[in-house]
Amino acid sequence: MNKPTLPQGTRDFNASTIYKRNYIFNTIRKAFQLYGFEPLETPAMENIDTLMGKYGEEGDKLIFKILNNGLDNPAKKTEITEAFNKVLNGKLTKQITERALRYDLTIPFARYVAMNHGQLTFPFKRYQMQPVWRADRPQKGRYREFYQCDADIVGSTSLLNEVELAHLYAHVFRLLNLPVTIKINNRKILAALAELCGGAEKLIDITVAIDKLDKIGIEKVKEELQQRQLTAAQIEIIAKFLSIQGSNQEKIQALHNTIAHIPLGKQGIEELEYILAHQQSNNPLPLEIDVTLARGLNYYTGTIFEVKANEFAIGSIGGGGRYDNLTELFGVANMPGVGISFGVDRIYDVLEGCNLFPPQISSGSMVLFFNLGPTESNRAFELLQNLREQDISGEIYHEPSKLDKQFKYAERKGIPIVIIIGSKELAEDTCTIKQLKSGHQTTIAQKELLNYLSNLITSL
RNA sequence: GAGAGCGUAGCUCAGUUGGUUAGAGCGACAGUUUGUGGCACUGUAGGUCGUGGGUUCGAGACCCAUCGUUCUCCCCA
Repeated sequence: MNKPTLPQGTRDFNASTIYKRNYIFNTIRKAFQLYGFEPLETPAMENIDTLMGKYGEEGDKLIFKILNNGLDNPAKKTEITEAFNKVLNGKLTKQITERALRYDLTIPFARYVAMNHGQLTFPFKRYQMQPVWRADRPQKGRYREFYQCDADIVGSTSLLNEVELAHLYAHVFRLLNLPVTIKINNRKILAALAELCGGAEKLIDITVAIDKLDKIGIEKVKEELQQRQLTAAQIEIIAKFLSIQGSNQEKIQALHNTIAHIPLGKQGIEELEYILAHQQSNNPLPLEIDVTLARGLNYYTGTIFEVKANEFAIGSIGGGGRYDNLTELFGVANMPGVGISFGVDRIYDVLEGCNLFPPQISSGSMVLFFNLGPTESNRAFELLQNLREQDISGEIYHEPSKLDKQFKYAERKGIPIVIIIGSKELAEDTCTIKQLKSGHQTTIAQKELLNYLSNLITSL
């Protein structure tokens, strides 16, 4: 028998990891609800047609496809062999696979809205916290199964939605005590740049190249643009665009000078200005205009966001933006939307790497009753049940052993309080309470136990 | 899809130019200690050296293949 292993890029989570993950989930969920979003859950798998073609060519390759059942049916052997040969040539067919694991939460949401738009109240604000799967090669901060936490607003073009989402981002990271930068840009600005360089069809070439600016530098970007068939004059325009620097105000000014004469560009700039203007002066958001921010997902049409941790090197820990035509892919038009996403697994890595988890987030047992014999443990069990009725979590050691072992069990499980009932306590109707951390120990009447513990626990 | 590193005890790792019986720390278990943990000391258990082949008198070490894993690029959360 071989040792069992996990599929590549997946992980088991032990208790202490889950306590920490729940701290993140709870923080985000609370904020989502505070901002008026309501929960939604969708299935792990979708029909493959729902997902394919929504994430670009690369995205399609990274979707986990589910093999159909019954492929070994002898009656269909010819048909299926034929279909399989198509798969070998890179063509998916329904005979082989008709379902796939969800790749993100936005497309399933769009599918849901398209299916239910008659029943929903618009603007519809939903949040969703579920795992997604991508067949990427795993590496640092990249997993094949990971959680996204999304908040989206559909049925409104109001920029107030963008403002709300920017505040929601800032709110959550403030609660988590995590210093971040929310990078912001607008697809319309990039579209205007493309127009300036001779045509909308250049948009993808341009965004792919300039997105790499901070990694490979301006000269390499120019080289790449050249390879992508842009003329020297066009590259010069882009280089000037990329040289935009300074404060957000200075960047806005520079954008005005560069692309404001193009209607789309003017609109994009105004949208950025609107979002920047709607901050409270006493509590500004960590917003930073980044003209090179493009984002790979093809469906964005306006504002785009990306969140980076300030003090930890990992990919983005959040992203999002405006998409004006998503449900159109599912036959429902005029359903503009905007949304953001939190990457819980990366946020976990950052909090762990920067030591930012609060010390007291375990939710294991509060008390351990020692087992010092059959009669003693009967009484202990009675008292334990009383505590449990009153919402105090606890357990009793499973067999009478040396105190040494029982102490070590409590210590290893991080149980802060042990309660000892031996023959002496049994005879006197008392119990001995010891706090592991301080070593402080006291003996009280058994009927005082609940009261004593309630006070003690709130003071911990 | 392209490239690089690493697989030795439950965990972290050492293992010399290829040479007898494969090592340490931590952890586990037992004892010193049958009503007071963390410390200390003593002892015990635990390894087909990822797998398969090859070179060699001899392989944990060298070569090839394969699997797993980590990281980088691409792209992303």
